[in-house]
This record gives sequence, structure tokens and C-alpha cells, in this order.
Amino acid sequence: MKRVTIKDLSKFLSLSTSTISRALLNDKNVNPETQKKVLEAAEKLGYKPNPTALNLKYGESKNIGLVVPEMITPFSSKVLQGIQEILYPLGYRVIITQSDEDPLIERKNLQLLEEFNVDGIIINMCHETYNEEIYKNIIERGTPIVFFDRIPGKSLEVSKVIVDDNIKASLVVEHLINTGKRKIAHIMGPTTIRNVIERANGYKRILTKHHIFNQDLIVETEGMMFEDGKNAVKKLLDKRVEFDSIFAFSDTLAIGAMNYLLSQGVKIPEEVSVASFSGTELATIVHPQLTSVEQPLIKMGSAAAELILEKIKDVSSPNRTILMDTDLVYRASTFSKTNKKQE
Amino acid sequence: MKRVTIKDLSKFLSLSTSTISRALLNDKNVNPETQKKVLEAAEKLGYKPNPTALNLKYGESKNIGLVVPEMITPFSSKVLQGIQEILYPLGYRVIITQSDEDPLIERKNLQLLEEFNVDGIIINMCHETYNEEIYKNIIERGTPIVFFDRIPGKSLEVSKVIVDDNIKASLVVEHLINTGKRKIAHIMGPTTIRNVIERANGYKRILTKHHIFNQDLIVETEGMMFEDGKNAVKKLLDKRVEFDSIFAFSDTLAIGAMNYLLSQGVKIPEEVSVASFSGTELATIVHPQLTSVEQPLIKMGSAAAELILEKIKDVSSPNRTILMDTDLVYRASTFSKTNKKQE
DNA sequence: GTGAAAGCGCTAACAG
DNA sequence: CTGTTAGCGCTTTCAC
Repeated sequence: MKRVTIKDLSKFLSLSTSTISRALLNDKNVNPETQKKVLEAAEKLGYKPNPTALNLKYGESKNIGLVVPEMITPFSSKVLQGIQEILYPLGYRVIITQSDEDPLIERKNLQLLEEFNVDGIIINMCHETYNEEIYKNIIERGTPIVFFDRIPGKSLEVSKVIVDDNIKASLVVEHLINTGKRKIAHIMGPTTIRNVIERANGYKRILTKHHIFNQDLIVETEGMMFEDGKNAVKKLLDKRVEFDSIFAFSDTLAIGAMNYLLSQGVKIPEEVSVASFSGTELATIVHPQLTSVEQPLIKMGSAAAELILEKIKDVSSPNRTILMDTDLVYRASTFSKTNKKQE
Repeated sequence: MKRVTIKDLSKFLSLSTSTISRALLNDKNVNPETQKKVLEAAEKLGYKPNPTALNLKYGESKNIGLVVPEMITPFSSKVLQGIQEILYPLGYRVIITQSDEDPLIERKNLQLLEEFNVDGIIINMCHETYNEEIYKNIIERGTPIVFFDRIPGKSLEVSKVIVDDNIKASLVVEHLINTGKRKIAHIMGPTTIRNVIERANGYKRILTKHHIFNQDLIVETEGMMFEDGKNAVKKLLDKRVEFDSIFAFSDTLAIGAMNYLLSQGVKIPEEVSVASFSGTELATIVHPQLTSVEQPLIKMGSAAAELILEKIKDVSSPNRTILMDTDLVYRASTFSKTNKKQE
């Protein structure tokens, strides 16, 4: 079942390959009659252009690499969806790699993608500094990288898609305070992630403003999984830190925490309210559903895709930062603003 | 930042490109001295082979297409992981497409993948019959397709990776019976999916054997999302069908059902036990955790990858069916076998 | 042990 | 309007 090439058409129609090519590309320099014949023959013989040939010719692979920490939660899938919406219609393919939150695996993935000859890389990093050199080298070698969600420090100038972690975190905390909570715990992720710091800063700022900040209420986790959320709560309980609510860095941590509380018979939100930050379905598939900051993940993906296209078109195009807006969505895991302390 | 090619090395070392190529490929017909020089120069100039050139030469794209119904749940991500474990080291890339359980989108994805010139397709179909012709055509045109999880009917002979839906479903139901449940409801997915029928058959067989089968206890859902699980339970409640347990086709349906029950104040497992079929983390991130049949998703992915490699190597290789073993894992959403009706 | 040349499929100068 | 030719990067005969 051999592939039909432009050559086959050329033989079949007794025309040169260039004419065929022109007809296929809607070049004006071709007799409409001829073009019609070519198109018909192409249809009949089942001609499909071979993208590989073009890739070779133009030095592009039409492959974009995606590096994400994990695909267990729908976070990355949603972003991927947005990326695909932009890139698939343009003939790009997306190669996905997962780093499992391990910077070493992330590094390997980046190398793999470079070997795969991708035209650009979109990445949600798993460690703020560990692979900074690698990013820099790859960019210098000519493969543009665009960051989203978790971005590198100021020493690395890049295009990126972000949300306002600090502000939104503070809104969540304000909300908890508005519903009468005062002992608000914060489950941070590992501090090797920039956003962890940002969200924690938002949290601290508000608690300080209200004179209810207490360092004991902050727990830093080792990882980002459900288990880590659970362990964080355990730690609070072990240390006998009293808390009436939790603001968690992510859905995942929040759910881990919440399930452990539920298993201990704690009532949510009556005894402990829980709020998080994310934008995935996870927030709505648990009971009670989670109050959280919803990020426009699909749009973030599309934005990242647009940014990488810019860079592919012109490597020296200026770096852009796209700040996405987010919504704080109130759900059953916290009291609603108006019905403070009501069932 | 231009790519370093074999030509650059050739100029740099004043050797022919063929010698360079041979040295790089460890061909015996090359002076060890020369080879050493070449390797050093390659390292120094940062030479990376251009896979596109080979793809063109050998008529392969080294791209494998993956078609899945969704990536919201970790199901497909897990399978993807297994696929990647096999294919990435071999230089294959995996292009992912989601059909959103819509056979029309699935069709478009298949066409897209064919245009992308993939060497093979791995698919978890979303409708048993709708695209049967399409699969057949693609295979006839020379692109092998391997199925996993949801497979086509007998009229289409293909390689596939499956689990024993019928048997395992019956084990789940037996378990519910062993824990004292008698009014066991079944939330099926849409009957356009083969496995839905298989699992339902397992369910029916056991209930019939125990003389407790009742058609009213079966609810067929429209889709596969959390919402569908919720609606199924609503339907049962509306029809005032009494039930003391639920066996759901998937985690997703089970969780939708469970959360609705919880929101109605129903105690799980005391009043209603819930069990499902899957193998994703979802079963363990809800409270109570779900008893379910755990499929070895990563292994299933690897197996599918092996099958597609077989077919790529030799299109006419015989179709193989790989039957994977599964584990019934008991969790808090049902009583444990021994402590029947105990907390 | 090494070099020259062809060719994978396609497009784009360059002729005519 | 159409044909000829070169070339993208690489491997692989075929000569030497």
C-alpha cells in the first residue's frame, strides 16, 4: 500500500511535478483546466502530501514539545486542549512529556524534545532554578521556549503565561475571613516553585493586615500529590495547631487535606473550611465541592501556543508576558459570603 | 543559530559526508582514527542528527497517533505513560487527540492523524460501530491501528488490548452480595460501547444466579461524565427504586453517583455501597475511597505500543489480542468481606 | 578505508 | 503557463 506521491500524479497526467505542485498549491501560474485535472487525479489516486518532505526542505519539524509536571490531574490536559486548538489546525503536532515533578526527568525530557527536533517547547516547570541553565542553552541553540503557570525567576527573560497568584490568593483568604474564619492554615507546595511563594505572600499579606498571622499555620509540603495534602493536615494536628479553615496551594493538596479531615470526622465547612487554587474539574468531583480560584486553563494553553508561534516565526521577537484573569468560585467547602455560618 | 549538519562536519574535517555518516553509524568500514576524529568534531560542533531526513528517506514519520475519548480523568494519561515508555526510547513521538466521546470528532482526529503521516494509531474508541468503516479504510490504506480498552465488534479483525470485563464485573457484584447487599443497582454507560454491555452482562449473570435480578435496577447513562453518574442516581430515586448498593461502569460514573448520594445525606457504605471499574487515582481521591476493579493501565499502554510496533514492522503480521489481568481492590465505599456490615 | 552520486517528496528559482 | 533543475540531511550503493 504505497503512498501516492506527486510523481505518481506527474506520470499519470503526463505533467511535470512542478505543475502538479503548483496546481495543488493554488498557484496562479497554472491553467485552470490543468489544475482541475490535477485536483481530480489527486482525489482519484488518493494523493496525500507528505509533510516530512516539507519539514526537511524548510528545516522545520512542525513538532511542538510540551513539558508538564504531571497528567494525573486534569490541569495539564486542559492546557493541552487549548494548545491543540491553536496548533493542530496549523499542522503542528504536540509531543507531550511528563516530568513527575522531578527536575532530572524534566531535563531528560527537554533533551529528548531537542533530539526530536521540535520547533518550540511549551513548559510548566517543576523546579524554579534546577534547570535554568538547560533552558538557557536550548533557547540559545535556537529552540524557543515558552513558559506557563510556573515560570522561571527574573534572571531568565522569556515569554510566559501567568495568573496573578498573589492577588488572587489574597482574595481567597479575604473570603475565608469574611465568612468568619480567623485561624486560617495555608498548605504551601514546595518553595522551589515560584507560584508557591507568590500565593503564600498573598496569604501572609492579608493575615498580617488583619493581625491574625501566625507562622505555625503554614505547612510546606514535600510534593504536590494528594498524599502531601493529607500529610500537611496531619502535621498541623500533630503539632496541635488550631485551625478553622485551610487555603491550599492547589486542588490536589486541598483534596488530600480535605479527605483526611473527612476521614477523621471533621465537618466541612462547619468545622474547617477549605479553599484552593486551580481550575480543574477536581474541585467539583469531591464532596463537598471546593471553593477555588479558577484559572482559564484552556485559554492559557491557547495563549502559550500563540506565544510559541510568535517565537517560531521570529526568534528575536520580544518576550511577552500574558497575564490571565481568574475567577474565585464559591462552592460548598466554604461558607458563602452572604450566609455566613449558615448551613 | 543554524543546525549543524553532516555537511558542516564534512567541511570541518575535509572528509566526505559518507565517511562522516559511516563514522557516526559505527560502520566497520571506517578507520578507527577517522571515527574518533569525527566523533570529537561532532561533539565539539554540537552535531545532532536530523530525524526528518531519515523519515523522508525511509518513508516513516516516527509518529504514532493516539486517540482517546478524554483526558480529564487519569485513565488515558496512565495508558499514555505506558505507551511512551516503549515508544520514546525508540525515537517515536506520540501525537494525542481527544474525541470528547464524540464519534464525529474521533473521525476528524483519525483523518488528522492520517494527514500527519503517522506510522500507526492506537485508539480507545468512543462508539462501537460509528467509525468502523473509517478504521477499515485507514488500515487498508496502510496505517495499522491497535485498539485498547474499548474495542470494535467481531466484524473488524484487529490487534487489541483488553481486560475481562464480564468476569471482573461479576466478581465485583459477588463482592457486594458477600457483604450482605441484595438490591444492587448498575449504572451502565451508553450501550454503544462494547465494554458497557460486557460488564452489564457480568452483573446480570450474577444477580440472576442469586435470583435477585431486577431490570429496574439498571440505569443506562447518556454519557460518561460525573454528571451522568449523578443523573443516573437521580433517576433511580425519582422512580423510587430501592437500592442498597451501586456497581458503576466507571470511576467517573461512580463518583458522580456517590457525590450526589452524599449531598443527599446518604451514608456510604452503610446505606449504599458503591463499587466501580477502572484503575485510576480517582478511586482514591474521593471520600470514602472507592472499591474498584483496577486495570493495569500503564501496562495496557505498553502492550498496545508493542502491538503497534509489530504491525509497523510487518503490516501483515497476525492480529493479536492481549488480555490483561485486573485486581479487585476493596476500599471504604463497600464493606470489607470479613467485617460484613461493620464500620 | 574513502569518495562520488543518487534518491526519499516536495518546492522554488530559473528557463522557455 | 509549463518544464527543468537543484536542494533540504542523510544513507547507501558503486567505484576506486
